[in-house]
Amino acid sequence: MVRQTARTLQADQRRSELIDASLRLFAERGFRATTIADIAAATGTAHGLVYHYFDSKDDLLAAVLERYAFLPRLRALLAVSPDRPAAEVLSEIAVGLSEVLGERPELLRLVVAESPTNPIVARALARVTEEGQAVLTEYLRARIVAGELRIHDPTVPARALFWAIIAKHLGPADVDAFETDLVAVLLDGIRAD
Amino acid sequence: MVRQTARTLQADQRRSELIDASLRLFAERGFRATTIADIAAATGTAHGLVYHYFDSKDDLLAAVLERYAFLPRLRALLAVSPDRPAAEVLSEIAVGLSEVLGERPELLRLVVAESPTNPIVARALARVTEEGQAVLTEYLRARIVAGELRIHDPTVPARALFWAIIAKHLGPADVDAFETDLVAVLLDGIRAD
DNA sequence: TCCTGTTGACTGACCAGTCAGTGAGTGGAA
DNA sequence: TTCCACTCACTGACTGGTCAGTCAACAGGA
Repeated sequence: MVRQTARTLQADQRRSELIDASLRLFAERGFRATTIADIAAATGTAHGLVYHYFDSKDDLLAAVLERYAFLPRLRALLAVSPDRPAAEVLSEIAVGLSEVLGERPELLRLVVAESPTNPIVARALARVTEEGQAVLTEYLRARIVAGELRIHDPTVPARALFWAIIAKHLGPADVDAFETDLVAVLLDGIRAD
Repeated sequence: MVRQTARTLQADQRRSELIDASLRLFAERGFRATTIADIAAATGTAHGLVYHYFDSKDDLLAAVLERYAFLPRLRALLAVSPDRPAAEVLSEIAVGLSEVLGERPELLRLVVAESPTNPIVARALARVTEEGQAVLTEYLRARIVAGELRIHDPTVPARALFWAIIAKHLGPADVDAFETDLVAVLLDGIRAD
């Protein structure tokens, strides 16, 4: 641990300010439409300073993604025992995923918008969706073996769960109790009797 | 109808070529990262010509959206009688929606990528998802009244159906029979017995 | 001859990234 | 504690390059 002085403290804070402002502006206007001058103005600094902290605009984007990565929180969320009942676990995962995404909807919007054209962002998004759906699929498979769930292709409800919740947070915030209703529909369907 | 001559025919075709090349490049590289010179090069013309057919780059984007609008096809797809059984209708809608989106995945990717930062695109996307989900929700409500479906919030399966299928076409093409499996899950759930 | 599709040089604005310079904070020497 | 050499966060003018949009001129069909 390097010794902290007033100067290093302020430097750390400045770095954070730049990352925060970048996330906000990138999500609002898009990566390419945001200029380094915009970011500097938003933090009340000269635009040359950005290059004191980051090598390039791309490097700044990478720092934003690293700082607010969804993946670690997603992993914690999905570390569930395959012995616990699906009714309980699916609700937990749906509500938890929704909370994680809801905390930083700007980041989700940025990632979805940039991923078709930016390989770095695309890989970050792919890691989240692929790992998330894979772990959830494995869990569902275990519950089929345990006899709680009928025999079916578990990738289907896994994809539906993930994307329905992602879609919820892409739009304007609304819809209460969506996650538990969604889990109920996936478990028991909508057909009468 | 204006009389067609060799010249007007060629002009119509040129306009189409420009729109097609724009869709491809916008989806590949993003709207802002695509230059008018790129589009001209892709059609083998001088970049000044683009401004003979379109007022601006934004106007060109609007023309792309108008040409390949999903909405009319979506409306045809959702014009179903509320008396027909859900098992049949949901499959039809799921498969049909997937076909419509699958015919032009570039457009879907373009629209999703640009909608957070471009109001014109955002409105186009919102019209599709909102109208689609609203009509589907209405239909499901009718089937609840008819006693085929149990009492539930029909916006939930409507959202899940729409976004699971949209998500399928955002990624690389794979997954067979996903639509019918998805409808089966939504109708009967995944719980055993 | 008129009209119109087409060309490509040109303009002005914008922008990522550079760099020489400034001044406040730091820490070691006396 | 005082002094001062040094570090480094910070500034803003500048550069090289890019790009949307303009326009005068051309060519060939109607």
